[in-house]
Amino acid sequence: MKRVTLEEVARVAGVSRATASRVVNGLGTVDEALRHAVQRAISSTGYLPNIAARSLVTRRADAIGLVLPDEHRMLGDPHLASVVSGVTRVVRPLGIHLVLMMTGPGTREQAVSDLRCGRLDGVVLVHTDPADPVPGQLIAAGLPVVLAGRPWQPMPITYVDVDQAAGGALAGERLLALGCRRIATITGPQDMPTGRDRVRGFLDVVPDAVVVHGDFTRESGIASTEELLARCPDVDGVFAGSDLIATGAIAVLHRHGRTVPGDVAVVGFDDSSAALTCEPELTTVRQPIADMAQEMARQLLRQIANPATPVTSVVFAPSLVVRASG
Amino acid sequence: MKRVTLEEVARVAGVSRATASRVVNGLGTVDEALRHAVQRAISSTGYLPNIAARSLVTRRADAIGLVLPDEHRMLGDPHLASVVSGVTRVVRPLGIHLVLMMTGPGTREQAVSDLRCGRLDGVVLVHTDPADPVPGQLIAAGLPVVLAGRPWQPMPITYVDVDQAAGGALAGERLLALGCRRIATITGPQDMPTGRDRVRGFLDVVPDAVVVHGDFTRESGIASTEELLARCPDVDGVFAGSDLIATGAIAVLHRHGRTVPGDVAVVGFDDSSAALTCEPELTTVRQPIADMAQEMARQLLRQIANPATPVTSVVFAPSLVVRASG
DNA sequence: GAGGCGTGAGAGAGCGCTCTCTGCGACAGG
DNA sequence: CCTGTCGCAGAGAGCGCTCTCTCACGCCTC
Repeated sequence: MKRVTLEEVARVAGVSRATASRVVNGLGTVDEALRHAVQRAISSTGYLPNIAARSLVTRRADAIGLVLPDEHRMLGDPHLASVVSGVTRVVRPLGIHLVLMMTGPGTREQAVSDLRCGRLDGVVLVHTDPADPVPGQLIAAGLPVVLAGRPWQPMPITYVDVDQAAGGALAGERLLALGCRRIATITGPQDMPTGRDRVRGFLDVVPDAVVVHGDFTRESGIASTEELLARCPDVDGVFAGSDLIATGAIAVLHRHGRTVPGDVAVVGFDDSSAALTCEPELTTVRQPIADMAQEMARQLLRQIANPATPVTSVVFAPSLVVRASG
Repeated sequence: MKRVTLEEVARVAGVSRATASRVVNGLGTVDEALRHAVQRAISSTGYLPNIAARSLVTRRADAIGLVLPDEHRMLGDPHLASVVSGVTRVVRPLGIHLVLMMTGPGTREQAVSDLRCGRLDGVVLVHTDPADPVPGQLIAAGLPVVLAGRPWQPMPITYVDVDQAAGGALAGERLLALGCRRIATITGPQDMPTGRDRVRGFLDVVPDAVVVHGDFTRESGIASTEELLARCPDVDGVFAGSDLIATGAIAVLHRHGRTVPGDVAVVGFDDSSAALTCEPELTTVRQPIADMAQEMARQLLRQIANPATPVTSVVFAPSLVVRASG
């Protein structure tokens, strides 16, 4: 198992290392006969270019990072897999590696180091909160970065998101179309843009809705629905800020003898796997996650290729998936 | 944004590059005063070692791959996240990168190239099937590799798995303990060791159980349960080969007017997120995925550190999580 | 005081690759 | 016939780092 170097390929082919390199990278002009000689030498020796050596001179790592928070509610997030798969689809054919970085508190800065020491060419950042210093550092250092989701505060950074407010509106319109008269919403956390925007869009359409604040979890859906039924027993339509909330809500509604969608229509958000395992299956707002992920990858590659690329934001339209629950 | 090299650190500290390198890597003996001078120089210049240059000479990439099949049923697999997070936990504190490789058909060999050209130090392989040439190639080349799950055919390769048969037995014992008289199982695919072993362990405990073959999906759970109810309407206990099967089974049981666990007790396998969003919540067999993932990482690191490490297999014990469904 | 030895720093040789620069031969234009 | 140009291959200078090898210096022993 000896290592084959370009030097050796050149020797076998009877050319110089420079010419062998030209053939490997397909640039420059090389005589057809020599090109073939080199190609034969490559396959006969089983040559593979040493990435470290190449990277040392090209100053490209041919690797990008995907930075995720290692939070429990993130684990098993069905979106995660779609993001990974979407980014992979763009990046892999180019021979670029995707480095997964699940960061606990404190280890997040690692991404910045990896970028600065040339180990990574750029990063996709998921779910940054206002306290996260990483985006700021990256911007300051002029390093390629794309955010998944609109930043919490306005900042000059490229991001890709879905129009959360439009999604909320979609849900509201659905409940109205179903003829619901007493409509409520259980929201996501109001300190997150995602949580806020969904309600905002929803309230634009159903201004007199009852609002109960929660977070995106199933537990929160359970607690908030108990509260909702106490405050407003005649509710006949619920917009849940997430599918998980919706599953919790439906469990509580059943426990209280309400049928879904008979007595109460329920619309979720995310079109996660929970939407399908739920009884009844969830009507929900879908985000085109895979498309968004591909767009993130493309935006990042653009920045890497040309660091002077202006900051952009791409916003995708959500869609309503009608199933049994509402 | 100029790059700081070790050369520059050495110049600022007034020492040679060699000494600066010793301080950075913490090896060799360096005078205390010089050590401090170098450390000051490092922080004042903001020095970060160039990984490519280091990797070129150390012949270590400080990166490992996690190879997953890019199949739809794999997307959103709740285990995936636990595997990633477990591996990350071991590997990250050592500064080792985790490269996610979702491979479509044909692109799987990429992992072998990445390993051979020094881009990756080792790989964790998930869900290889008998037709997969990669494990064989890796073994032949003597490259560090760990399999997640027992290989389909016996081969000299290190793997980490859970005792699937013991898990099946756990489920069988539970149904017996509940007093079920007419017990059935809906299996996973019988061409996968995972699918086979679970039934085998189950049948050791409940030899007269009715067996319906399916795969691990919810759809399969739905179809198989319809079949089961037709063949055996008095069934009062079901062991589902996966949680997804179980959710499908429960949906069908409800549709047919059976209560769970009143009329029919249901036990799943995996303790996935579906087990919690299900109504009623699923009694299920848990695999200690995060622990297993950590073990995989450790095994892999051992092989990387010492390629002569003998092939090992580590088998974890499953446990029963009792909830509402059975 | 000479020789042996241990400690710690510097010199410098690569690691394998890319890429510029040089050089050489062929051909066109003056 | 000489010069300019162009096409294409080779020489070689790094990229930034690690690590061996050499060497200087101070201490101990005889």
